Amino acid sequence: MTQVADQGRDRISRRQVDKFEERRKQLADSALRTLAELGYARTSLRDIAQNSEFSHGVLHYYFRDKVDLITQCVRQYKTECVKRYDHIVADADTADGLAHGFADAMAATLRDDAAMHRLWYDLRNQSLFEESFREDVLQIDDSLERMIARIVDQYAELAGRPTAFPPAVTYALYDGLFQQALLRHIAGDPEASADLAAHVLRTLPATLAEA
Amino acid sequence: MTQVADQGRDRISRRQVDKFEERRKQLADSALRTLAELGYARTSLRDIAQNSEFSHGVLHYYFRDKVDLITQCVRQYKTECVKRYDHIVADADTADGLAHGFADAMAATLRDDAAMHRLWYDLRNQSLFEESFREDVLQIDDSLERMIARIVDQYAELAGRPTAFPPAVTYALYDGLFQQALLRHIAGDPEASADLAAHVLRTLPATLAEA
DNA sequence: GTGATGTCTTGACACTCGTCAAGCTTTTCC
DNA sequence: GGAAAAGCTTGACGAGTGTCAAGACATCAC
Repeated sequence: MTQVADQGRDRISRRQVDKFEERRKQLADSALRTLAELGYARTSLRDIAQNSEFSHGVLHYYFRDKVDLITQCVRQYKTECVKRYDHIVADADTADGLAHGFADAMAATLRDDAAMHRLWYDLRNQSLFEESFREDVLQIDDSLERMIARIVDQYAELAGRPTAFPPAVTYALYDGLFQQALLRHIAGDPEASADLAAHVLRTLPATLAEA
Repeated sequence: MTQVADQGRDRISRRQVDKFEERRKQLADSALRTLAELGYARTSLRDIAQNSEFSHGVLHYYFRDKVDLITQCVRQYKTECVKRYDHIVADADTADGLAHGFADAMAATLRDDAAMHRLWYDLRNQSLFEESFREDVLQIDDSLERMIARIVDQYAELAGRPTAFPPAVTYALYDGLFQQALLRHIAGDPEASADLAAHVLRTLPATLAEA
């Protein structure tokens, strides 16, 4: 028992630890899907268990408490989310191609992963009230900012002009645009994703300074 | 009884209706303060009542249910929030003066009203999960967008140049910047508000097109 | 004053929540 | 194959939730 506390003890077979970590991830995944559906305020541990193939008691076997579970979810969300855009940077060989790739990817993930994105904004907001998540949220936010910076930097290089703003400003712009589009999309506006792509295309040149 | 349902019936003295509305507002105000402190997910009706001078039962006398109360809160928040910036537009007579007034006001409200702002973002996010608040949230968001548009339009006029982006884009930028600053401010970053002001000053010229 | 009406408190209800202990089932190891 | 450990289920607990009915208190009209 109390496996959670003392994973670090010696002489646990590698196999066991892996299995333990694997199930943690699996359960956190069920939790993520449930949270994305219901939102933080309405999701209980029983809801999460019901969306998995286990009963509610098992959650306390793999997680110290609810905060531990949600924290694991937040961390897991990060790894899933951040890499998603990197192929855009890798594939593009013209500024215009990069711009369209970026705009299309934003629009696509808005349509396809709306539930996950609203969960991210929900959890980021919870961190304004609950200190426990804050550090992880700040880390994720930072990695998102760097992801945007990579794209804009690459765009600037392909365009042969320097960037005009610090990464934080550029990130704020695209985060704001995405959030606005998400609200409209979920409210049923069919133009939301197309407008988002258009806004991205239009603002990208403005993130560059004079040659 | 069930005063809530049939306010509309005839022959209620004007005085009574006023008193009823007044108390509703007073209770919604207590609710706002409590929500700003605890966040939507952690605020119960008993918490709200405890932050007022009444007992928890009275809430059900003045509001149909919890959603009714929160909706009233959201609406009340709007009137308190939107007017705040209008004097900036009225007072400014140079582009630079307007820019500094805007930047300083953003920084000031970030410091002074952080709790209320995080509540707004919290409730806006709830509307992504709970349809009941959505209409009111969209209305408030719209009026915030128009508020930003008034400032940028005035700035453009004083500078003698046209604006470069549609209002939605400009709003997304400043909303994004403010949210980022709020996260940093609440996380304890003492530079958050100063950086916000700097970012606002730096981006305002970029919202204008070539003369 | 006296009843009627509006306002508010109290206490209870049915329910859900996070947590956890006890025990059952499966896997692991010698 | 059998003991020990890991993995999982069940059912319960105390606390907290939204809701609401019953009644106390206050205010008003007459």
